[in-house]
Amino acid sequence: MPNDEQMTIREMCDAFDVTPRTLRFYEAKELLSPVRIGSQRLYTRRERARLTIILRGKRFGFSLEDIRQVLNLYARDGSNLAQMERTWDLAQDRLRAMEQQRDELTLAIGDLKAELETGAGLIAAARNQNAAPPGK
Amino acid sequence: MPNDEQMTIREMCDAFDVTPRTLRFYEAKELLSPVRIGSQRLYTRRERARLTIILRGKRFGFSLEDIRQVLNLYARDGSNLAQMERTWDLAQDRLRAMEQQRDELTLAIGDLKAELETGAGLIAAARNQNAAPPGK
DNA sequence: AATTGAGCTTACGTAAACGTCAGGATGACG
DNA sequence: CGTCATCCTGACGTTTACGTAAGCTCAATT
Repeated sequence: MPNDEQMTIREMCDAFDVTPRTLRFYEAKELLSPVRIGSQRLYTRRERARLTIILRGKRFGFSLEDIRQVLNLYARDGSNLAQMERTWDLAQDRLRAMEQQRDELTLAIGDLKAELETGAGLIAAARNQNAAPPGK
Repeated sequence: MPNDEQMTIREMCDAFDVTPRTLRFYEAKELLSPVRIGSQRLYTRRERARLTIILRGKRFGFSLEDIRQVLNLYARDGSNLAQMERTWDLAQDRLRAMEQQRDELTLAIGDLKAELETGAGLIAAARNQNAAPPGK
């Protein structure tokens, strides 16, 4: 692993299916901090890992600010104990929220499945009712 | 209790913890359609059910437009077969998305739990300022 | 009669998460 | 050497999901 550690912004965009604007925006929001060679950004393995977490968080409906908190948990530099404990508490709250969300999601999936079931029945019934409707 | 079928906008707001603006906004986006007595809105059991679905959808990170699609599934009036089938397909896609989201969420919860574990360890280590360096 | 309170419409404001465009620097290439 | 591609930094535009404020109606209360 010599130099493919570093990826350009375009390589990142292709790899993660995002735009340069998005990566720069995340940097402005302090979610990413790529190395600079001159003015050019280079993304390391660390940034890739963080971006993975960011995109995953987004799929869960978390705001970028929420995600920034979670990222702080991963970025343990042991700098400040009080800060770490605060972050830990925050993460526990977030964990509980996620577990509740998962449970609700499980219920909603059940509801939707049942609804689809009767929906299928209604469609079948509708098919029988008008044998040859004017198709398009 | 003959007339508690109908709820005013304020009663709805208190019951669901939303603002009047939110309910009017949902109406403008055709997610709700309360009865009008004069110019006043009255919400029936149906609207309450729809609002429940809306708020639940929001907690899953779905956009109002997404939710509107799902609501169409529940509002089966049997008017148009093609429309129903399209909606049904859409709902199936959405269901698969939800199941995948649930699975990802389950994984992420596991990750976060593990991370909290080591986080707790690090905090403890930081408290005993003589801890050995982590030889991971 | 005058005030108060709830509700209505219209319309401008706002925060989040980017999109898009202008203008400029830099290295690669024919 | 000029052109092209790629990157950069502003900076303004856009969409979503409401917040907020102004001004009007109407019924109940003081």
